[in-house]
Amino acid sequence: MKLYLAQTAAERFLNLPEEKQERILTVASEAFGQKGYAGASINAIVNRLGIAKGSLFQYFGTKDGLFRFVFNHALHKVKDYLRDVRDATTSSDLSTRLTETFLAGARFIRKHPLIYKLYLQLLTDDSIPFRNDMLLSLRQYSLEYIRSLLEDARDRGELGAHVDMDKAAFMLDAVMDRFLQAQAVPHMDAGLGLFDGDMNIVVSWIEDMVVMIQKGLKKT
Amino acid sequence: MKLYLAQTAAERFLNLPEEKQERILTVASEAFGQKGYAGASINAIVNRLGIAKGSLFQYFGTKDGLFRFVFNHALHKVKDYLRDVRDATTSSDLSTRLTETFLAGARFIRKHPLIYKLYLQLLTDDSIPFRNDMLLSLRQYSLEYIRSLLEDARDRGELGAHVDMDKAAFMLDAVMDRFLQAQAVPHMDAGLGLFDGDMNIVVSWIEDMVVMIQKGLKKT
Amino acid sequence: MKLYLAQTAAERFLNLPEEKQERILTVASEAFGQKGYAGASINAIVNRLGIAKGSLFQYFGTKDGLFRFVFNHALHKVKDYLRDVRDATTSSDLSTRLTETFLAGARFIRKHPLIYKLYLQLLTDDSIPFRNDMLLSLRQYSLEYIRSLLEDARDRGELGAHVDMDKAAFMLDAVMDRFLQAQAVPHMDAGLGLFDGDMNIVVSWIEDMVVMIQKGLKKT
Amino acid sequence: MKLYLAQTAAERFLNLPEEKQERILTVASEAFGQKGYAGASINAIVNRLGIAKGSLFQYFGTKDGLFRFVFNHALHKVKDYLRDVRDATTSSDLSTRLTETFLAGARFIRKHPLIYKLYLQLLTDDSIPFRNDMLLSLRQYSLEYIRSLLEDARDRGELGAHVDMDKAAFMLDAVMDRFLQAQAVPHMDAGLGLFDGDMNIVVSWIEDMVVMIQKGLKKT
DNA sequence: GATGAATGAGATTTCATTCAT
DNA sequence: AATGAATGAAATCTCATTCAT
Repeated sequence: MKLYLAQTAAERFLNLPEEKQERILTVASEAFGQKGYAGASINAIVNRLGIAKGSLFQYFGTKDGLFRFVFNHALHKVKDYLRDVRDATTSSDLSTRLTETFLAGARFIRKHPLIYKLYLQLLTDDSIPFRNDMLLSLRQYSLEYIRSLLEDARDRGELGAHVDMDKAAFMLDAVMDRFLQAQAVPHMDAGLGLFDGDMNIVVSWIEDMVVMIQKGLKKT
Repeated sequence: MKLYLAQTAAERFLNLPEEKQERILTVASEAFGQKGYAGASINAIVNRLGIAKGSLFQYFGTKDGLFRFVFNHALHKVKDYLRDVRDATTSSDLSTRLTETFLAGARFIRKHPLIYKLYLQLLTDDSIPFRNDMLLSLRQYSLEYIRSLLEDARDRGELGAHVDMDKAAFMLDAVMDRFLQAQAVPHMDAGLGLFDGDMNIVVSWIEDMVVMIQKGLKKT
Repeated sequence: MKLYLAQTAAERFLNLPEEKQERILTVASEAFGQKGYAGASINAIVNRLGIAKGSLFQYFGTKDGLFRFVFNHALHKVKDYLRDVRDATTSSDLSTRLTETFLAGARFIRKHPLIYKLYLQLLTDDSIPFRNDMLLSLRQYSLEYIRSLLEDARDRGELGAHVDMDKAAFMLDAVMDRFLQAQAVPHMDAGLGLFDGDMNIVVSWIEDMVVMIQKGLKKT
Repeated sequence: MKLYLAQTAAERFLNLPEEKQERILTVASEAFGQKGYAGASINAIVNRLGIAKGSLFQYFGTKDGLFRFVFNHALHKVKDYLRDVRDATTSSDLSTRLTETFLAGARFIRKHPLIYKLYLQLLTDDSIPFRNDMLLSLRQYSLEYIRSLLEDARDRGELGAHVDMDKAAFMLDAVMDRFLQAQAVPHMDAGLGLFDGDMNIVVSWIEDMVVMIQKGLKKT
């Protein structure tokens, strides 16, 4: 397990019983996810946790430190989750793998809605420390993940050699991310209720995109 | 010009010379766009403006009032802009109209990056007063705008009667919004530089979507 | 009257009624003089003053700003005082002028003990912001003051041309400063009570130094 | 070696390997010397030492206890040093002995600058616990040291019986202390650089003082 | 005897808001 | 209508100290 902070500070946190660690990260990511970086209050967090203010600062040093730890922790969770999905579907075709990935993402967001909110915070708040670094690394990870699925498909002959991998990956990433966004943010469906039940619509849409990419997305 | 606020308060603002009004709204939307609702500071805003703190409170009553005014003002700007685009392209085909709309959006964001940031704030920050109302009305407006383009196309015979208008509008709205997002937020292209020059890729993608909708998006 | 601070901040303070200004500076210099820079508490200061915490920060911006203002204000007071002494004694001989200066200093310290304590703080506390600048400028002022008395004396023929002005000024400054120190810090006389009544001893000692300088302090 | 503390607590410290004791005292006196009593942080001290916070409290009980131990330890060091100087110069004349004493003091300060800073802290900070006691005892020791040199000189016939011993000791103490102060505090020479190289000037000044005392300092 | 997690009071500083002028 | 001084609650963060392990 990597350390996301100056060792002296994060070490202390990692020495706590796992249960307590989990509780702290949950409450903190709730706070950040709901109120944003600036709006979240350390006071409120410790009150909710029932621990002393000083303790939190011993664990993470600063508010920045807490946010970064929370965010990185969430990121690891997502990565682990995605890795599992990829490994469990190696034998399926591209369409299925992408669909499974999307459904897994949707399930993850439904289970951990605040982690996605955390990511949205990152999009909007310039003042989040190291925002640009975090954002870039996150998008690159996502992109590379999808790209790896595409390359597998190409190697297997599912996708023609003419397809521009970068663009294809970007398009899929963009669109799938947007559908995920609609899971986490209320009213994004403008009250139509498109995402409440099953995901049939989105799934068929993804399948169509794969066809389009195969047929039409040539290198420039 | 409509009033977005309890009259007594906003009246004072609307009596100011337009130039001053503009300056105040610009600085305020910069602040909210960059730092978020909670992170923006009235103190900083009035310092930057060089006006008295008390004046701002006389114009807008509270921080909430200021934010809502700024946001509604921005929304009106966008709507005006879009209406112009629609009116200027009534004779074109659907593909062209959508493309023009997207390009107009991209131009608008490039010219007023902070207004889009303001919208992103709305996505993430639960604590923004009347957030849900504002978000819903915004998405509905966007959806209806696209729907009106689609319906025009159907009435003209460009689109078959079998096409599910709601879904089609939603899909187009979602995807186009995502591409716009990439204009406003750095690193969303993961460093690939897809959006730096012309919009050829995005434009051809939109055209492909229209074809897909026409061919395949049946009602369920 | 000069401004000692970023204008925006100090201006607010200078707009206050003089009476209130005086009270604030008095209480603050008491606090700093008694407890040192780090030991003094803004909380305690505002409680003693009966004003709001925020007000003090509006006047001075930071604790640093307050300290520097207080110190500079005190310095100005001392300079004004010394200038008066110099001007009032232009026709006297060197010995008398130095003696008068010392006595004036002693009176000043007795009247404003905390200002001298403030200067002592400067000697000891590395962490005082701009300490070095303040200390250097203070010692240079003191030195130049004494030097100007010496040069007047030389011009009048009281002191030979052979006397090293720099050294003479430094010696007199050092010794007189030390005697002043003994006024402000208890127990510096180790309980002998040398300074309680009149200053005869010190005065005769200063006269002897002038003789020594005239007779023996040659340039090297 | 005497105990400066309630036995129970200090015993633990004195049982440590001398090397560790030394390291702790050094780091602590650095902290107090540089930042003052209030400004020094136990947290910072233990971090620098790499020991547990609890340990320091077991050794010294409180911050006060630590400061007093550090100060008394330093005082002992100085006394030992001075005693050596006195014993090594019994056969010299008064002027030489005083000069040697001053030079030893200057060497000591150069070697242990923070110990002198510690003494300066005592001058200024009313809130240091037992400050008055410590200050009085220190000045008395210094005074008695010089007095003993003077009395030796009188007994040897170097100094007339008419000389007021108390005053003479006080004057010498005051002036020499001031020159020492200039060693420890930067800018006390107002940038003239009088103390950088050898101490010729100060030494000759001390010799002159002895002459003055012998000739002129009568009892009153 | 050493450790370092836990504590909560208190530090400095910022904030939105009020209101007399 | 405009000002900006006054406010005090709440923000982040540091501190000396305690105590179970």
